[in-house]
Amino acid sequence: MPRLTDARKELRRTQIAEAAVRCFGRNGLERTSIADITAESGLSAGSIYAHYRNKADLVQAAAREVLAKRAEVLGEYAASDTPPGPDELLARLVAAIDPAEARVGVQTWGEATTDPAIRDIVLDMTDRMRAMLHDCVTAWLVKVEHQEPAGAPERAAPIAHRVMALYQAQLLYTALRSPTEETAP
Amino acid sequence: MPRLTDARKELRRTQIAEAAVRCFGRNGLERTSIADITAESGLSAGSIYAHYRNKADLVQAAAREVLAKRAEVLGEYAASDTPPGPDELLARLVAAIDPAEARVGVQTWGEATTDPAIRDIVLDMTDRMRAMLHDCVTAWLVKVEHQEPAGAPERAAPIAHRVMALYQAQLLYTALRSPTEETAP
DNA sequence: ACACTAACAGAATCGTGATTCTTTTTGTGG
DNA sequence: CCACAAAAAGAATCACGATTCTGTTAGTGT
Repeated sequence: MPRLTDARKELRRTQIAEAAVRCFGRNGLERTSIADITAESGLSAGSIYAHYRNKADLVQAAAREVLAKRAEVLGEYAASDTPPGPDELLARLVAAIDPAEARVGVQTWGEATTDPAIRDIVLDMTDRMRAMLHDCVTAWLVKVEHQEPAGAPERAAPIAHRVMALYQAQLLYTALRSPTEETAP
Repeated sequence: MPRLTDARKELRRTQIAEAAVRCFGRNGLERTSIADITAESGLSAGSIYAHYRNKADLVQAAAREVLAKRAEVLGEYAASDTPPGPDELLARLVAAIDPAEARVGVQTWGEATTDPAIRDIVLDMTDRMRAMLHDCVTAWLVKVEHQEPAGAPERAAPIAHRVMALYQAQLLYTALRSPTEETAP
């Protein structure tokens, strides 16, 4: 068939990436074989290699997908005109954690310690997330103190930092504590 | 040679485990081959297999080693008769973080999401650590308030929880931010 | 509707790396 | 000091899994 239309091509890519995320969540980044992903996605090896250069490329796509989805949730609160306070903010973020994605997220951290490409992705996403948290907290400070917002950003920084830390710790907790579905040997 | 004396046998085991930790910190759990560890330890493959059943066994030993060392630092403060406050406690813990071990620690988290044996080790260690933090904070509360210590443990729990979270977040930060020495290809 | 070319399936390849096997060496108990 | 069995070295094996190759099929642009 001729070159797929862009939309359809993107569809295939996410179909593969999502299957990969499910596999990774079940068996981990390295223990997931291309064969596992073909089984999970319903596509063949040849097809996967038509859309991703190699496995590393696919892992990167999966990492972006998972991290982006987490950032997305946060983005909504940041844009909100009724900014929640730090406790409420954290509670909502924690409530939005999906166990399977938490596992892949933590696996991504581990991979990031040695793979430069993954590290860049993780650092970029965490920086972006921290910035959004900072915006949220700043907006909340301004609203709560309903006075001149001088220095609000400065006071928001340490609070955002704590919320981020508590969120990451909770992500780890969920990744380790949530039941992991058994995989047929 | 006949069965080695226990002390000497233990020496060999730690010699191997420490070499493994260095390799893991450099290349990650899965990308480290037995050949890498033989090169780093100066021992041969056959020798390694005389001391560890297989690679998984060695990874577990490495995980225990790294996590235990972190718990050890904390144990000293817990036993101290001049318990530091939460901020000081956290600062000292963070100062004691070694980048290479932080990397292996985070890799261990990732592995724990899918490997039950590693998960047990990590959960056991974090629970132990949390308990020690709790003891520290309780002791500090009692000392600071120098009054009847009723309910100090209850009030200590959330504080210990936060210190733990901030510590873990800092560990992640260090693992991702610290320069990773290049490995000759 | 057609033709064409890229997507797809699935088998074949090829390297890597864990584990095992054989031989040599060397601590240890007597 | 001796003898011996276990430990160490290093080569050989063996399986698994990423990638590539060979047809086959089916979207897309005209």
